[in-house]
Amino acid sequence: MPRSKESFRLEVADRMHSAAIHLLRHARKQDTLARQGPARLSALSVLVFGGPMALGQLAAAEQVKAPTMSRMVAGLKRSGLAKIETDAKDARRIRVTATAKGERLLQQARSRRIRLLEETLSSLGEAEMDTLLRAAELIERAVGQSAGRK
Amino acid sequence: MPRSKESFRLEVADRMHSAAIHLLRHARKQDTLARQGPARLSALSVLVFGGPMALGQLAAAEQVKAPTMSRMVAGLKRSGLAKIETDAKDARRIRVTATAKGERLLQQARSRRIRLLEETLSSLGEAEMDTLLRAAELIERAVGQSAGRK
DNA sequence: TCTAAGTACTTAGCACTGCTAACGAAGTAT
DNA sequence: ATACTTCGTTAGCAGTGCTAAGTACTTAGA
Repeated sequence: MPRSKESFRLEVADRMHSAAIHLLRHARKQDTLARQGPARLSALSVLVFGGPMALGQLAAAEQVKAPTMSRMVAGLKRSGLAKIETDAKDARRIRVTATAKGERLLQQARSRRIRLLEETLSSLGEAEMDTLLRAAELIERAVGQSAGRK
Repeated sequence: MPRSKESFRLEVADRMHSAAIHLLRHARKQDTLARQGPARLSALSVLVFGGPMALGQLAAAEQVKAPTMSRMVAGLKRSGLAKIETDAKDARRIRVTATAKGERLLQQARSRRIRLLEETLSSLGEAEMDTLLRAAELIERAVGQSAGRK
C-alpha cells in the first residue's frame, strides 16, 4: 500500500527535526571548547565568509531578531572576535567586522568540528557523505526561500 | 583537481551544522505556538513513541545530562503532559509517562509542523524529500553510534 | 549486620539564546 | 518644525545546556 504524500512529508519533517536536534547537541561538545555558543560561532562564520555588515543584515542572515543579534555581537566584541564601527553615511547603523582573532578562532573551531566528525561520521562512506551535503543544500534553500517570502 | 577527503568532510560538517541551526530556528516558530520548547517536545516524543521510562534512560535517549532532563520532566509535569510514578522495585528511580494530554499536544505539534513544512518544502520534489529522509537516518545512526561508544 | 561505595535523581547556580516591549537616536517626509 | 520610520540597545522573561553538590536509596564487603 502506497504511503500518502502527507504522511511521507510528516515523516520527513519529524525525522529531520529530530536529527537536527541530536546533531547540534552532539556538536555542542565542540562549541563549548571554543568558549563560545553555537549561535555566536554561526554569526561569526557569516561575518568571516560574508564580510562586514550591519547588525540588521546579520540578524536577517541568521534569521534572528535584532535584540538577539545585538547581544551576540556584544559577546563577540567582548571576546575580541569582532569589532564595531559606526557607519559614516548613516549614524544609526553599525558595521560589524570579524577581527583577525575571530577568524583564527573560527578556523580552530572548524578544525575541532572536523576532528569530532571524523569520529562521528567514520562509519559513513563517500556516497553517504554526498547525501548529507545535498540534504544540507536543500534545507538551506528551502528555509531561505520560506524566510525570504515571509 | 580532486578535493581531498579531509576538506570534503570539513565542508559537509560545516554545511550540515549550519543547516541544522537554521532548520531548528525555522521550526521554533511552530514550537513556541505549542507553548513548549523544542527540547521538551523532543523528550515528549520519545515518551510517546518509546513508552514510559526512567529519567536516566530518557536523558540518555536525548543525549542530555540528568539535571537537564530532570528540569524538562518537571516542566512537562507542570504542564500536565507527563506524569511521574515511583518505581516499585527501586525507590531511587522514577517512571515518566506521557499523559493523554501530552499525546494530544504532540499530535497537534506534529500537525503544525507538517503545515509549516508544506510551505517550507513546497519547492522540493519527491526525490529531494527522499534525500532528506536518508540524510536524517544517516545522522541519527552516526550520532547514535558515536554517543554509544562514548 | 553495619558500613562504605555506588547509583538515581534533585537543587543551585552559571552561561547562552530566543522572544517582546519599550526606549533613544538618527534619518525622512510633510 | 513636527511627525513618522528605521536602527540599534536595554530590560526582563523563558527555555536549555552544563558542573558541583546534596539527598535518598541500593548494593557490596568486612
